[in-house]
Amino acid sequence: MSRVSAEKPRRTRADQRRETEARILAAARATFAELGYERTTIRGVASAAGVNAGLVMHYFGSKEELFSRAARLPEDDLPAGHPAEALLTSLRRRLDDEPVASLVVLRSVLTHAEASGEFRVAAAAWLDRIGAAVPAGDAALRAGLISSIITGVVIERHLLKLSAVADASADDIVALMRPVFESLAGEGRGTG
Amino acid sequence: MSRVSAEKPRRTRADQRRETEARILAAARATFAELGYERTTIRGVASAAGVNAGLVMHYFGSKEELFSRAARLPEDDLPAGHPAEALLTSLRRRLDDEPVASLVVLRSVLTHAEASGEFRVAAAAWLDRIGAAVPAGDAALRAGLISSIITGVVIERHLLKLSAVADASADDIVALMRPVFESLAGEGRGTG
DNA sequence: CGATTCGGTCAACGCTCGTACAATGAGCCG
DNA sequence: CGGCTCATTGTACGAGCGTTGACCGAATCG
Repeated sequence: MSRVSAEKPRRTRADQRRETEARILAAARATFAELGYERTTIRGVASAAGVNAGLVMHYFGSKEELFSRAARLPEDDLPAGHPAEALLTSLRRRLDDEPVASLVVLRSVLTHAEASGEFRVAAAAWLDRIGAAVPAGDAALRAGLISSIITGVVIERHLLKLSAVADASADDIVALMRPVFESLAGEGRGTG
Repeated sequence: MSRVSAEKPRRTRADQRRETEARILAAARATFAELGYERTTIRGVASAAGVNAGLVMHYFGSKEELFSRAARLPEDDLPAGHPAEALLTSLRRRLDDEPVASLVVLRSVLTHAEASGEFRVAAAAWLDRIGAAVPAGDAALRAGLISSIITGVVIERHLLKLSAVADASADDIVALMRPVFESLAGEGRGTG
């Protein structure tokens, strides 16, 4: 059961640290996404990363800070082009490659409201971008509904897994959702 | 600081018990809905109900059982009529009067997967009913998407409260969602 | 009226959690 | 090589949790 002694010991101390820290962060993301904030324990993350719990504290300071780092989203960019198609592209991306960080937030924000500070900022920006792309008087409400719908579908597919949405192909889902997004983001027959 | 001595002492012991049990259950529902399963404590529920924590255990046996009782949904009936309109009615109901038991489940199912047994059964029945009302080859997927969408909107309106969906009038939301449901539950141009 | 039931309280248990801190030992630099 | 740095470990503490069981006192019953 030798650890990693037979491998290249060519790792400098800084490399070692970066690698370990990344391993902890990956374990944290996976665990937060699977269990949510409360049921995730420092010890569990440490064990999954193959290190001691004290080390997690040493690197991240607190569970709260670890969550904040794990839940940092890369960049939620809305593709250019016709709003409905752009939103479909965004949806498809979140259907296919499971964005773990996104699930971390989604699951934990529902459990641990205090840990959602940064998320609310990012969500507001995302909503603004959708709203700006929707040519209607009630753009804000339409953007909110679009965001809610995407959230609902992602939750169902990756977290709840109660229906056919969990197993269906992304193509089929996107095809069915196209008229939905066209209706909400489409022509500007808004009531405003 | 006399308790309730000046009121009618006409309560029999059985009445007293039923009333206390109902008070605990109401407190549990509110707390589970607000905090989720993990952050809800027996002591907290007991305190909110004005009783001792031991009594909650005495009446419900365990936290798990208390949750199961609190999360018991009354009846998730789908109105008759045209599928899209029936779904809109169902959505409107969940937009208006906040169905606390439903939020209990929704919030906690995302946190405490083990506590979701009964919920999954109820959800499956609900999905079947939607699917049966949708005349298309891919009815199951359509039903799943409809359910996901309703879930997403309800979560946004009652739990996340990040966008205009939280404050908009139910009428406006229903109006914008009508074409959505018509598209998903409407005419049977399914791919099957 | 005395005995019994039972709604309700209180104090304590064992456990797990986040966190703190001293110790260890291998890498780094002069 | 010798001292220093620092990644990593082990241990322990205090708090809060679910849960238990002894106990009290008023309602109930014969």
